[in-house]
Amino acid sequence: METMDFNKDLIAASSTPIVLAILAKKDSYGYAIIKRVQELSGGRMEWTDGMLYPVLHRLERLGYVEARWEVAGSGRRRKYYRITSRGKAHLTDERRQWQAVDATLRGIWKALSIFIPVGTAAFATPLPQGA
Amino acid sequence: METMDFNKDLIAASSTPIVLAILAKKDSYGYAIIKRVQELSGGRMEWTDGMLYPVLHRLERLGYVEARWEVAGSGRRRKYYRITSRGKAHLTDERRQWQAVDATLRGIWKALSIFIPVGTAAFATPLPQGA
DNA sequence: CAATATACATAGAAGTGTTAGGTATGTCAA
DNA sequence: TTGACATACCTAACACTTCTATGTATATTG
Repeated sequence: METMDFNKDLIAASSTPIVLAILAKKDSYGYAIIKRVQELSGGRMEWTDGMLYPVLHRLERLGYVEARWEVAGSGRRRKYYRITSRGKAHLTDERRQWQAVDATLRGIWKALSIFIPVGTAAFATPLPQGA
Repeated sequence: METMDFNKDLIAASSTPIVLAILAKKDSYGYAIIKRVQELSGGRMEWTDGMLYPVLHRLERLGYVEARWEVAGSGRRRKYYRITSRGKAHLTDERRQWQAVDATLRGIWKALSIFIPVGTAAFATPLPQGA
């Protein structure tokens, strides 16, 4: 699957829930999160580190995640992030918001599909969900 | 249904596709678009005019819509917007992007639902779709 | 005559990604 | 030894967008 270009605002809207959801599953660190997003999106999304690190710092400042330094077996320093209970609560809320907007959008699109064809089926390729 | 508060970036990400989709169905003007979004979201979304007008001006500047003045039977001036073919193409693209991100998010959430309960069923209330 | 709904518009503040740059270490091949 | 590459973190200037507040004007209703 080719990399897609995403609108800046769509990146902004999805970065927080995606990061929090990844961390809710398992503690992780910046570089690995970028790779994980790549996997989860089936190769569609390519995050830049210049985008992600400020996001992580913001989430930490807001108390949604906590950071700790670790040294990997490889010898490299990694900053691991863990989601807090506040972070989990926020994730639930963001999810609710996203789904409300999504339902609205799908409703309008459905009404349109008579006039404007959908074009490529965006999800013929199933997304991988393994650990 | 109560009004929900939406994250600023989520508003930013959804405003363009929502406006274009509404206009793809039928020409409309600012004030009516705000009311329409209210309807389409089942009362969840409340857009402010201070947000919408700059959006409409931007869409016009980008060539996605065209504006014309009309005077309603009521005597009030209205600025009607019509979607262009470029606007339709852009709408299709935005829709593809949204659905790609949505599929990714739903994938992560699904993997999480074992650990974090969904909470309220966000869509027990069906959304209205009438013209 | 006042209040409300309709209808448009703009300005400053605050927050965000993009792009570009910087630092440092480990692995691998030439 | 050297160079290239992946790993791993961080920050800054810039452009863009919403939010909040404010302003203008007209029609309807009580």
